[in-house]
Amino acid sequence: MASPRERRYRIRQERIIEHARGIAESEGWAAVSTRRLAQQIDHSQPVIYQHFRSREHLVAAVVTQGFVELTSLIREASAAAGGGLEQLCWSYLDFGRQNPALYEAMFTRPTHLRFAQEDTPAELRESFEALAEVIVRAAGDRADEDVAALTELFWATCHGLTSLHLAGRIPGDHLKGQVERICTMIRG
Amino acid sequence: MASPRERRYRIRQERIIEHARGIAESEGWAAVSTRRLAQQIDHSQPVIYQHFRSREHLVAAVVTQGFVELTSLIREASAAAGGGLEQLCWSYLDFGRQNPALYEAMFTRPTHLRFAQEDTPAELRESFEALAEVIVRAAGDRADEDVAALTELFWATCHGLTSLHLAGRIPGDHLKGQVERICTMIRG
DNA sequence: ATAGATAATCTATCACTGATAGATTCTTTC
DNA sequence: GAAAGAATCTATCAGTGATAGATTATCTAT
Repeated sequence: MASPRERRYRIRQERIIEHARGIAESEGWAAVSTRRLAQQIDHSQPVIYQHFRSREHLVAAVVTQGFVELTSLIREASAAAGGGLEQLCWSYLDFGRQNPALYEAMFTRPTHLRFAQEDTPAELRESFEALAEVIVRAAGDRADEDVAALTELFWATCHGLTSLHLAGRIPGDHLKGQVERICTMIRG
Repeated sequence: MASPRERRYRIRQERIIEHARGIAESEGWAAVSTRRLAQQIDHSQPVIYQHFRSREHLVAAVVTQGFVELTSLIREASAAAGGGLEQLCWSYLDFGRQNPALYEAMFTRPTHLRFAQEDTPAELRESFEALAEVIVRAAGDRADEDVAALTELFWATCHGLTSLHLAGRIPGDHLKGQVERICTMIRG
């Protein structure tokens, strides 16, 4: 169905996204420039704008990919033996540790992507929904209102630890006890 | 003691910091440029570098000021009638809401400032210590190890809520119940 | 197969950024 | 008031995101 032209276009787009992510992880987002990306894919700089309306849209594409990965990670942790909150918590922390730049783009860098709204992309929604499912299972039967609030709280707490840890604001020395406390809090 | 020259130098430095903070709050950190700051204080652009080694050092100066304010805010919340965890939690959330750009610089933007280390500036340390004092009071007698872990956890949780809220990742609809849960978790 | 239309790509440029070198002016000190 | 020193300016550099317009490649229809 896809013409050769379209196929090449998509392949190139994937390459751009991959390189952007790679450069960000190894040298930080400031090092991700259109000229450098163009050089990596052997094209001139304006070609980047055939794929992304702006640099921010390019970053958003990386972010979307990140949420897809995070969703499947949540589902895996949920389906695994045990499948408890603790396991999910550790998976989340590991995700941040293994992809600090990606995580930074997903959660702390300014972006035009809006969350928890009508026009929120499906990929972002699904992460939240996957998380909510685990919360429901762990915290028993509750009103939808409570599930949303608990999911937010769980997410915020995991994010707070990850964010401060990645930014060098807190050491990781006390994570074990902290994770236990978080999970106890959520289970009620 | 201070010569007129030094006095003018310090006044100008304060003005630069104020303008940087003001621009950041109204238009975001990307709008804070050396040229624009120079224009605001009626000098040429390189003068900024008489005060700050780099743009990042300028941002760090704003951040330091932010931590001074956060510390006194924690002390006030701690000394106020009641002086409980809930009050502190709300004060923290308000601080973020009222100074989103400042908060962003303090906690989520990349910086050379290191925390929880030997060379950590006193202003940053004091915020943590002020927080730890409140935790000790609220959570009763504990080992120092536990106090540090609990303080980190409390901070991370408040930060997680603030951060995701400011970035538009979660709505603020469920804050009341979430704050209560956090405080219950800390008190143990 | 080839001419015409269309799409993709390139070169060149714009306005802007942080940062620095060197000439110039202002301040201070003797 | 003259010499020494510090502070400030102009001018510039290399790099950024983004765009306009010329050029080339690709596809379509005869």
